[in-house]
Amino acid sequence: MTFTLATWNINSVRLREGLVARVMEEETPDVLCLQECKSPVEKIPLEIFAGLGYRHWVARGQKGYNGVAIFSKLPMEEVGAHDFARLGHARHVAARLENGVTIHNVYAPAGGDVPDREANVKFGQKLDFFTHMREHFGAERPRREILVGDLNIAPREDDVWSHKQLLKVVSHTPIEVEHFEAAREAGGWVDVTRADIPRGNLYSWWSYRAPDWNAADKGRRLDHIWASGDIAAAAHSSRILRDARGWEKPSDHVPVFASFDL
DNA sequence: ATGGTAGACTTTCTA
Repeated sequence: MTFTLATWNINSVRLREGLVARVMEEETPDVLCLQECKSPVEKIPLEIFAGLGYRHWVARGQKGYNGVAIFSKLPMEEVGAHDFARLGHARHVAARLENGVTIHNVYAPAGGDVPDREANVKFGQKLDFFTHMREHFGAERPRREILVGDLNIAPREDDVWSHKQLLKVVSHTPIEVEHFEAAREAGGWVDVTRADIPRGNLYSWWSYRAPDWNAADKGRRLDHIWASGDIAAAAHSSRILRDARGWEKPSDHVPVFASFDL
C-alpha cells in the first residue's frame, strides 16, 4: 500500500481548525501530525476531523502550550509517549498503523533566544532533549518507524536563508546541529525530505515578525520527516506546502509531506 | 543594538 503523511506545527489547533480541515480536504494525507496544538486533548475539535474521515487519533495535550496530535484515516493504535528531556511537557506521542509502521510525532523545545546553556536554561533543555532522543533511539535501532515533527533546528546551510547570518541564532548553531545529527545517526534515521530533494533551499517556517515573508523569504527548515533505514527507500513524493503560509490567519509553519510504499 | 508578530491567558510567558 501507499500512504501519505504530513507534519505541521499548527500554533493552536482550536484557532486554526478551519486550516486543518482545509489541508485534510484539499491535500488528503492519510496521516496528519500536528504540533503546538496549545490545547488540552478534551478541547481539540475531534468531531470535525472525524467528519472529514480522520476517525483515528492519538494526542498529548496541556493547557496553553505545546501539545501533539496524530489524525489518521487509517486504523492505528497508540504505542506510548516519551518525555525526552523530562520537562513534563506534551512533546511526543507515537502510534502504529496496521502495516506495522510506527509514527513518532515530536515537538522539540525552541530553546529560547540565547544559545548558551549557562545563560539560558531553555537552550540546555533543548540540547538535552536531543541527547535523550539519541539515547532512546540508539538503544534499540528503529525498524519500520517514521519520526516527524517540528524539531526546531535547521541543520543544513541550504535549510536557512543565510547560513552565515544564522550561525549564532538559535535553531542553526553548530552545537544544535551536532546534537540533531547525533540523534538522527544514533537511530539510523534518514532525512526523507533531503533524500528526496537533495539540492536547493528548503524552508518550512517564516517568522511572523518579518514584514512580507514571501518577498523577503527569510525562512528556515525546522519541520522534518525521518524514516528508519530499513524503510527509507520506500519514501517518495516529498513536498512542502509553501502556499499555506499565505493563507488567512496562518501558522508560521507550513505542512511537510512524504509518501511511503509499504 | 533592537524590535518586530502571534497565541493563550495573564497582567506575562512562549515562540
